Amino acid sequence: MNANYLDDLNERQREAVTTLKGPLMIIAGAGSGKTKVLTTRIAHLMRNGVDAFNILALTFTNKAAKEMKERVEKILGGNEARNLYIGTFHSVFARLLRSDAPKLGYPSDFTIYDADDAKSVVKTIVNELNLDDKHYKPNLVYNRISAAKNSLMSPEEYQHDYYVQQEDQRANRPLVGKIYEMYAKRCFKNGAMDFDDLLYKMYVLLKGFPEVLAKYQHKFKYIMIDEYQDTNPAQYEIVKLLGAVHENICVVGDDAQSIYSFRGATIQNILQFEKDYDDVKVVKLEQNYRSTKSILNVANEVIAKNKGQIEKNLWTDNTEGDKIKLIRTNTDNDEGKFVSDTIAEQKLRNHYANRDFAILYRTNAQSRSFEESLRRMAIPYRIYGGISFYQRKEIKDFLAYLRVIINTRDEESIKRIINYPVRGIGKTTIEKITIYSNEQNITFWQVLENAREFGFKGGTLEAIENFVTMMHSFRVQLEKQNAYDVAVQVGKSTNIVKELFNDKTTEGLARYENIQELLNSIKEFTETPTEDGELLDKSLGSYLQQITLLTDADQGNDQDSDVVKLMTIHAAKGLEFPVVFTVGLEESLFPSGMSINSREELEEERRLFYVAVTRAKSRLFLTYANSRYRFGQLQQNEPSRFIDEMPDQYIDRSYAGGMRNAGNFGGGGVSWGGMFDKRKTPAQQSTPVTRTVSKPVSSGAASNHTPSPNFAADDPAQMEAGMDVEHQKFGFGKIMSLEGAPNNRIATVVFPKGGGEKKIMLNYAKLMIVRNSG
DNA sequence: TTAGGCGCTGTTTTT
DNA sequence: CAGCGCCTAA
Repeated sequence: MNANYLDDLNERQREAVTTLKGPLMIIAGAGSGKTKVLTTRIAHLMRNGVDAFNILALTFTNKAAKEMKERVEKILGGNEARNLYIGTFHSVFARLLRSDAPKLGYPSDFTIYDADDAKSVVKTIVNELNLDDKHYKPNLVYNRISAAKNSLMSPEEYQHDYYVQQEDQRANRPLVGKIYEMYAKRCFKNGAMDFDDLLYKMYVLLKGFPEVLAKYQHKFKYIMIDEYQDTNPAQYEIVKLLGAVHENICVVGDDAQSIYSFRGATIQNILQFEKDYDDVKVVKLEQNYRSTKSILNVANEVIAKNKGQIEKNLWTDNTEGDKIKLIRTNTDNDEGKFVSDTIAEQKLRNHYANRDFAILYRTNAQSRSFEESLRRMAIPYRIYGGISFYQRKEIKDFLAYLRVIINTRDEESIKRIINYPVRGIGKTTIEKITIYSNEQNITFWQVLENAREFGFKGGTLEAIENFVTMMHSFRVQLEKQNAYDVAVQVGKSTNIVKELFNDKTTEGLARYENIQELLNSIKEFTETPTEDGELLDKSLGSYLQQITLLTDADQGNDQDSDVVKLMTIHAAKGLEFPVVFTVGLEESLFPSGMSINSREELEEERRLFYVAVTRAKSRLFLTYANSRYRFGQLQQNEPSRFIDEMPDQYIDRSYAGGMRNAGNFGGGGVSWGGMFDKRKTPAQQSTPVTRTVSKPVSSGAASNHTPSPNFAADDPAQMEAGMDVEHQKFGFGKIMSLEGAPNNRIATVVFPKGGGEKKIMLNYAKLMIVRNSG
């Protein structure tokens, strides 16, 4: 290893790195070498005889965890870093809970519900309580539940908390507490934890089982926490418990970059740290190595508008650099075009690569205009965030099978797959099963296993029994085969893979490829040895828990791909780029219209703006549009108030019409390198663009067939391919093929006069076989 | 029982 | 401009 690793540090950094014992708070300004300090400190701990097994480092993103691990390895050389416990709060606790969850009555292979799963459970319960889900919106209710858990509030406490109850009363949603209680019970019954449970139950475990607490207190003698300003009360309490014995707690953060209060994070955790422990050492990293003076000065001046910050003075030795460019465009599409044009221009003029650019926006929905313009310019890009791979419907469906194989208690997942692909177990049947399950207080799956005793008959019983048998066979296979083989078998037995393969539409093709990709990822998981601490758990259960915690940003090998990156500002935290475009700087968009009602909210938006600005190393472009499409309608927007908060001397406003509200972009005669010559006039612009929508090819030519006088439907079982048939409406036709289960056959019939080929469900649409009498 | 069409509604950020 | 829920045809 590099023996001189301390030499690369400045004085403050070295002080932070070499303070090994006791509570330590590192206030790390943007670009001040925070990750370097953290990783070097871990290495230094190990150089001073601390066993890797005794170090716990918690981060907020998998990406940060991965980077930290890699950098420690690099400093140390060899594979000493292998035994470190580095990960996100959620993934580390999920791993710990895997061994101790049974103490709380959960299976160790508990399912992890993502936000969609959780909302779906909430919705089910709202419906069960006969409440109106237009009023008790699952989203809102789930957010309340989530907030409760993040403050370690149980359903009982929630229902007895005066203040909380007042809030719910005022919102006219007095039953949220009841829903929370039922939600918690349902998740428990399902053997499932949501994201918040991973923290909440961890706390419950440590509180309720002193021997477990002692075990981890002993194990994690040194604890480090990244992005401490974004921790919530649950995380705070857990850390406090874990660190109570040794008090070797090192937190790193920057109150100016606290942007997750909507997720329950409280900035108080970092502001109060000094009061929480005796003899806290505070080290401030104030030298910025990332940005030009211009960029840093703008950032500093804007953030100074916030109150109650930890005092610090971020400075840099870097050059002054270009002024920040402020650009006003007429529409959101012009904004997209400007950014793409400028990227092309900057690549030529200053020899940047695609990967040197980032486009940062407040909301995911803003990505569209940039995608379009980048595509038109043939500039490769990648969008981070949005729907992650694992949230796609086909993936969730497939994973639901695997989840049920691992954890049959998981009712949510069973419901997802019990009739996918269609096997004749419909809404009515599912409702019955739910009722039996609730009445008898047994799991959904147990009702399925005993379907006959519960009085299911005929086709339904058969369908249920087939389903149960199939799932049983998967479970048996899992004992002998690895996760990949079982997954492949699931794809085959359920016909899912074949079905998608036969779907030749673009979306069908994409879905098929996604499933293949999923199978590959399972294969990779089973075959690659992990270096994740003590986790050498290659089981399917372990795999499922891991992937639920994966984000879109964690996917793929993007490090080396040369693409422009598009993401929300939230997603950009911790990253840096030579050239940054922060776009959509308009009132009600940024700051968000949802966050301008209180000083606290607005200050968080301002911190977000601070984060956006400080991502830039050498060039920063800020853009806003006079009008943009929102809710499918053209909307006029005022420039963001943050624009006025920036010091003039570092801003080049010549592309923003000089001053605020100075005419519109089109009339001002301002152009950027002559690239906006084809801009539309305002009059043209206001005309809505109506796209010519080609009418769907109508297969239904006027089908006014009069049925034969002796028309009588024939038994579907008698139908065969090649037969001539008559339909009451479509007239005469020929059966081309038949598919589907025997009790639910679907015929493809060609009706020459009735509009061509049609799929007919024989149970519902009647066909008569035409008997050739001569 | 299911798919697909139509109209209503809601829109921030994410582990 | 979605994505969802409800209704209808098959």
